[in-house]
Amino acid sequence: MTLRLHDTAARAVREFRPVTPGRVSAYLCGATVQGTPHIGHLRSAVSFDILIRWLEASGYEVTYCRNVTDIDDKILDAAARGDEPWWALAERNHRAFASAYDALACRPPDVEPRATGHVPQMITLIRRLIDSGHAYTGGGGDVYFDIRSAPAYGTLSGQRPDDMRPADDTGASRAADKKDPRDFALWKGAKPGEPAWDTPWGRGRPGWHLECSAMSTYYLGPVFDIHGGGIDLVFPHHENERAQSTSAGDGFARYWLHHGLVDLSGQKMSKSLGNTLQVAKVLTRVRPQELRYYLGQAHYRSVIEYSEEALEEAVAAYQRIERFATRAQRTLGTSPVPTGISDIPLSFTTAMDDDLGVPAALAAVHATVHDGNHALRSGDREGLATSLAQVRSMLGILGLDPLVPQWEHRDSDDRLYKAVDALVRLSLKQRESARARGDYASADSIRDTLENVGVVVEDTPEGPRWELRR
RNA sequence: GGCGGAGUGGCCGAGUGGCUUAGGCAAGGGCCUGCAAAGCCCUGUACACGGGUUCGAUUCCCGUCUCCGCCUCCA
Repeated sequence: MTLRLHDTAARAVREFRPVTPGRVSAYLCGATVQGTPHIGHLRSAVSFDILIRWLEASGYEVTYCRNVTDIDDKILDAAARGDEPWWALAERNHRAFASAYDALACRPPDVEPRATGHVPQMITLIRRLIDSGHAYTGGGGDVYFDIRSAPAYGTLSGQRPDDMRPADDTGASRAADKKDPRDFALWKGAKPGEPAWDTPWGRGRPGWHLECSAMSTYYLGPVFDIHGGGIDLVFPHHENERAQSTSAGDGFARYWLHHGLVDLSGQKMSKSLGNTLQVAKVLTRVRPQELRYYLGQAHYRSVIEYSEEALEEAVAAYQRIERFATRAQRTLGTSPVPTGISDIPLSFTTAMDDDLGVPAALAAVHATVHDGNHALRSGDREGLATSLAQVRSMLGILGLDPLVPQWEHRDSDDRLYKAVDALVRLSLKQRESARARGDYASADSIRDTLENVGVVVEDTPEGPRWELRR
């Protein structure tokens, strides 16, 4: 059984065969750090994180590169509006992205290159394109890519250049020196007051598409395995990247993976539409692992129409799994070490190998939780240990193992928690006495009092337990 | 105008030419519990609409409607 992935260029699911057996090189278009992250950005990171984790679990050695676009028009605009240096704004937002990625346990990329740190590589690439007749200099220090020099232009996105809607010439002065209105800028000549780097063609700054070509091939080589991003990047961004790199003679990406977007009120979430839901805001209501479950549960290529109700359902579903894991661990007195891919249910691996079928994989998780609950009920410790190990292994691949330190209750070892724990235990002791003498009115009153302050009491064969209501 | 994707039971969300009524959430009944909670058992028979192909279509084909993405910065 082998991994199959949907390749946008082929418009089909293809068997995955890396360039180098046993190794995978993957590039994901990361954020343009013009603002703070919304949950759509995190879907991108989570989708790709699941891919990376699955590749690693399958035995591949993965080199994962995710870029940061830290210079572009929007960043300059935002910085100007806020009267802040562009680089300070970019840095601040980059940190917000990094902490959001970390919060959702996304495996850090092996390298996270920034556009501003790779100007020499970009200059080299532009040089190759000019020398080979694929690029030309315009006025004002701009360098353009000549799309008519690339016969395959449009084949990634399925666009025929001649069918494209005529460009509205909003940036008339710049477009004027293009050979073809569909040509795009590799390099943008600096306007007064803008940051600029020296090049043989004058001072200027990188074009967006060029960055990714230069950085991906610099770190992953002229041919690499997987290039990913949101479906909205297929055209023009990825089409342009591909045109640049292949025209320069690089083989470039062999599989193009694109994930679906997160919609809010019927439209894709985006800063320009003003309908974003900030990660920071969502994380005040649900825990990061719950948000991760929500964003990861649907197939990566489907659209997620955000709703409070759907988010709540994801929370409930995740907590069901989580309750099993914590209960099982408690009963066993130890937590079995996740066993890895070797004894994961076949239905899970089959699902994941089929273009990352997380929904079906989660069905396998739930089935195992179900088995585990039966084992718990019947006192089958061996079966319980097996189920728990399997659940943890599967969820580990999805980045959702509830027993991993990443998700541990932050206050579980602080003094306040210990004090509350002691007080609640005292109350529960009184409640047990009341129950023992048949005074259920008093017992229930104690439970109600605790519940009113958010402490949920649950009687188990091992005695009463409490936890904070979420 | 061109390209691509989607419309599944109360909700989310998979999938398939004829037994998967995937899975989860919610709901109802039951078991368990002093009562709860958790867990377990059971129940609900859906595939936008209209044609067609077929012994048989939610799954294939054609048409219609609706929605989303891209053709401009965007995960």
